[in-house]
Amino acid sequence: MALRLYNTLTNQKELFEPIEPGKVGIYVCGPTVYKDSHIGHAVGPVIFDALKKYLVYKGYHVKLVVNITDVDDKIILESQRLGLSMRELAEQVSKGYFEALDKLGVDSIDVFPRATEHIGHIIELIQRLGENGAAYEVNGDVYFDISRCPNYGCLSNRKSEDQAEGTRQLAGGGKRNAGDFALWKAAKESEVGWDSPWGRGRPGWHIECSAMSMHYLGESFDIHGGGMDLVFPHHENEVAQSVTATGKPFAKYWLHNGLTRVRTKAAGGEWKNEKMSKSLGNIKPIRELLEEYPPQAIRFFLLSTHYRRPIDFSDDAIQSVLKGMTNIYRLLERLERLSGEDVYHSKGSVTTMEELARTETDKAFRNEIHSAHLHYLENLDDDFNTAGAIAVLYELCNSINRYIDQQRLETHPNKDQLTLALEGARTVAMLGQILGLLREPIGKTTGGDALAGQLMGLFIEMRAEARQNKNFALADAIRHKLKTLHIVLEDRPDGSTDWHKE
RNA sequence: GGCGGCAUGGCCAAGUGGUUCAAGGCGACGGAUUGCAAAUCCGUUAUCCGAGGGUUCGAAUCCCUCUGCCGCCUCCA
Repeated sequence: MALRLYNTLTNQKELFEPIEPGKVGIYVCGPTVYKDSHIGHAVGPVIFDALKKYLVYKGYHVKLVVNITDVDDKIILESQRLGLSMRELAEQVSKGYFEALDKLGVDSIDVFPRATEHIGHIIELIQRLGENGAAYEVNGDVYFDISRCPNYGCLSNRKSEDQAEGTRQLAGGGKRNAGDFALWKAAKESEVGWDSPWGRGRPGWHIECSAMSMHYLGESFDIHGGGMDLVFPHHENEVAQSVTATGKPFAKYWLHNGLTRVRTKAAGGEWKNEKMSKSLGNIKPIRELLEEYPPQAIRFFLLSTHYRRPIDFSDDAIQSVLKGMTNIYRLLERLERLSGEDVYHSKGSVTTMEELARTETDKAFRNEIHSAHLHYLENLDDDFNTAGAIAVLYELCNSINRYIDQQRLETHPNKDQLTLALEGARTVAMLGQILGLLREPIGKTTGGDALAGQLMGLFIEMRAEARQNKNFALADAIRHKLKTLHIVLEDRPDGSTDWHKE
């Protein structure tokens, strides 16, 4: 099976072939850290973290780099407003960003380079551009001359001359072309700055990504990712300056994820969906979101839509995904309960299944697991269709539940069949884990609260007694009252009772 | 004005020419199971894929027109 990815550069799905066989370098544009991160900032990292995990599963050695842009006009302005230094603000915002990623299970990023740690590399790169005649200085500012890059516009498919109308003409500046962009900006007295051949200043917006990606991944690397809003001008400019500086291709595959949208009320009173954006002021800090929902559910939610499509964020949408995800966990719990074995940390064994499946029914079941496994990977190979893959997971869960019910394994346990079902559940967990899902049980009980467990044991015992005495009024009263505390009881065929929080 | 994307059942969401093409999830309804529930299973819930044309033996899937929404062209994941 071969992975195909949609490349923004060519506007089509292409067979993925790394520049160097077996090794993959991925660079993803991270946030400019001047305000709290919102869920949109987590989309890219979650998707590319999942993609890396999949590539690793396929046997590649992958290096994933996500940058932090920590020097920029907006950070300077915001820090002045807050009475902080630029560095202090950047650190503070970055910290929140990292905490969010950590909760979302984004743990495969190898480096988080910061622009301010690579000023030397940035200056070198600008100098190379100057040597190539593509950079020019005007009063301490240095601009990139897009007329020196014949392919300018190749990524975003636009021609600079078509852009004139409707575009704000930037005042002054002495730029040769309207589309020229700053590589280096002269610093004002009060602003942070670094010494450079052009005087004290700071990097322009795009140059840091070229400098850092090349530094960590080489002048040509495999995958460059980011939000769709970055295609122009950010990524277009990255391509232009990188190719012009090195004379080599820059990123081979450009992957762009859809933007997160949110329903907002327009001035006229009608609702509309628009992108979640710091500048539009319609953001919900990711910190708050992660307090409202299990982080695992947010990750599941983000991967339940194809990465190139926009995601409309709403409580209803997360709730329904949370419900669905919980049902998968229920199946995994069911098998741990029935088999007494761990399903999360043990890979499914094909040979075990081959040996155990003897009857036609068992063989058919085994085949369902195998084909689901294949189907799942096929989906991921097709432009990383995580939504399609997750659908396969649900189907597999249904197969396993059906098998357990039809073979009456709850009441008539058969060791081999139980093992077969267990291997199915392990397959579910293993497949989910390829995307960083289903890594460990989620709060079935109240977690480590021993007292709660003991109290629940008492309630269940009292209720069992009542039921034995046919005192159903009391038994039901106990259950109903627990329900008001969002505790649900489930009676098992063997007379035992489980409980979980809703 | 230019460039690009999207429009699938009550909601979310796969599918981009042809027995698995109308997946999957949530919700709803009916049934099995249960003392009753919960969970689980079974069944029903889009003759149709924004509208209208066209190409084709055949289209949600290709082409054209139209409508609506969104993104970018200025900072933005």
